[in-house]
Amino acid sequence: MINPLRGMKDTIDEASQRYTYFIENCSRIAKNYGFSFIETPILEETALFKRSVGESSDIVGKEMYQFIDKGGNDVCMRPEGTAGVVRAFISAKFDKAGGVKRFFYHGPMFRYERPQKGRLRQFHQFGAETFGEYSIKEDAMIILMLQEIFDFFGIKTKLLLNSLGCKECMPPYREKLVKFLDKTEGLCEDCLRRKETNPIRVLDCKNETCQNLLQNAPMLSENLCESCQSDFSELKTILDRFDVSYEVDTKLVRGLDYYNKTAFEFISDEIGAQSAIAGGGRYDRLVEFLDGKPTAGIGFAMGVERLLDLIQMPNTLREGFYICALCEEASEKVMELVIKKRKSNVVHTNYEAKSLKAHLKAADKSGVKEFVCIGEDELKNGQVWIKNLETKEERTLAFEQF
RNA sequence: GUGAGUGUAGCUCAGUUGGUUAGAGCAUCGGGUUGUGGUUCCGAGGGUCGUGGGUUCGAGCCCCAUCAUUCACCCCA
Repeated sequence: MINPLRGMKDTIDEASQRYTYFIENCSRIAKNYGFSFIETPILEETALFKRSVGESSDIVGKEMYQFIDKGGNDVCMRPEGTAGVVRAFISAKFDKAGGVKRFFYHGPMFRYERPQKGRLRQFHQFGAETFGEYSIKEDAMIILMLQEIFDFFGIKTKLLLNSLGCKECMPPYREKLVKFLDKTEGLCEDCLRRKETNPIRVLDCKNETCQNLLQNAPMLSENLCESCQSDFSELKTILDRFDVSYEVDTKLVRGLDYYNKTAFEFISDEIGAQSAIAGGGRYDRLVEFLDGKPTAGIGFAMGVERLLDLIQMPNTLREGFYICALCEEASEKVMELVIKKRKSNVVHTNYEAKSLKAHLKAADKSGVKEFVCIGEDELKNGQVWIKNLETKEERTLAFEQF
């Protein structure tokens, strides 16, 4: 027997119902916020991810499904969605056209990691990106939209918020931090490595001794430039005004290199060690890193699998018909009615002529609302016999009227 | 890549200090004389006990290896 590869799952049965329910409603909400659907290739040139996600990230360093294709191209299955959308934006020359563009996307992402709860090798993200809008109001709008999505599905979350600064204030801060770390003795091995690759990450080390050593470390929030500072406080004001609760977490860092200014993460304590269910922020420099005309960018991504366990599904209503034959002679008529009814209804059927009891059982299980059968009597009278499985009400109808 | 746990029927799991023919519930299918489901009663099918080696008169149970899976670390959605 051939099993799916490690960390890859089939979306089937109940899971597929949850998946489509989730995607459909996220899409609906995103459209209300002015976003339109975009689909980009799963396979891209490896260079795209190296330049956008950043070489320092573990994603690029060791988690990419990267290979040389038959034409000798260095290609990679996308580990995240933003890079491809930005690439598509530039490929369509929307950067030169100017104006504001909003896109949402969903689909599979690939990272070669050891699977665990809430982590797969092939997983799905739903995300959205806005281009060409520098206003902090857009940051707020995107957070509001996520909050609306979580509210709709009945998911309890906590919002963590931070500002990472911009090209003016971030580099000096980083230097300050590294200087501080250099004269700090006793950091754990991981932190010593992080100091080289992504010093900001040291701040959220889970090691207790590291946290004690970091108590006097320079804080990012106290080193923001004036415009970052005022944008950040305006963002908080808007969130307050529209009743979105948040927690400022000065240690919050995004895992990907392209973020600046606003960074946020929605977390849940109900899904195991992987608590982040959505993350996002601003990436005003990414378009130009990828050879486009400088264009503001901001977006987010949600981890679909992490969310599916948490969403409350509505009660499924009975729908459609189950049409069947009680005797062999009725089979032809049944098929005719099935085909006719399927033009505008959900219709289940069973090709075998069986006892009423057996058919009723099957109809009940298929979740239809009305049971329709033709037996000897009905065939003789040119009628169908109908039973409503909810109300138990029974009636007959002439073939033509059904 | 590192560490720990778990592999017995389609699913969830029992299975004694190693001892005859490996069990249950759910699910599936069939029946309970005339055409009434979700909620009754009876019955049936379904297992190379993850795989390979070893110890033993004898292994689902003990030992070794291997594979799969789960959780955690790292990192991330």
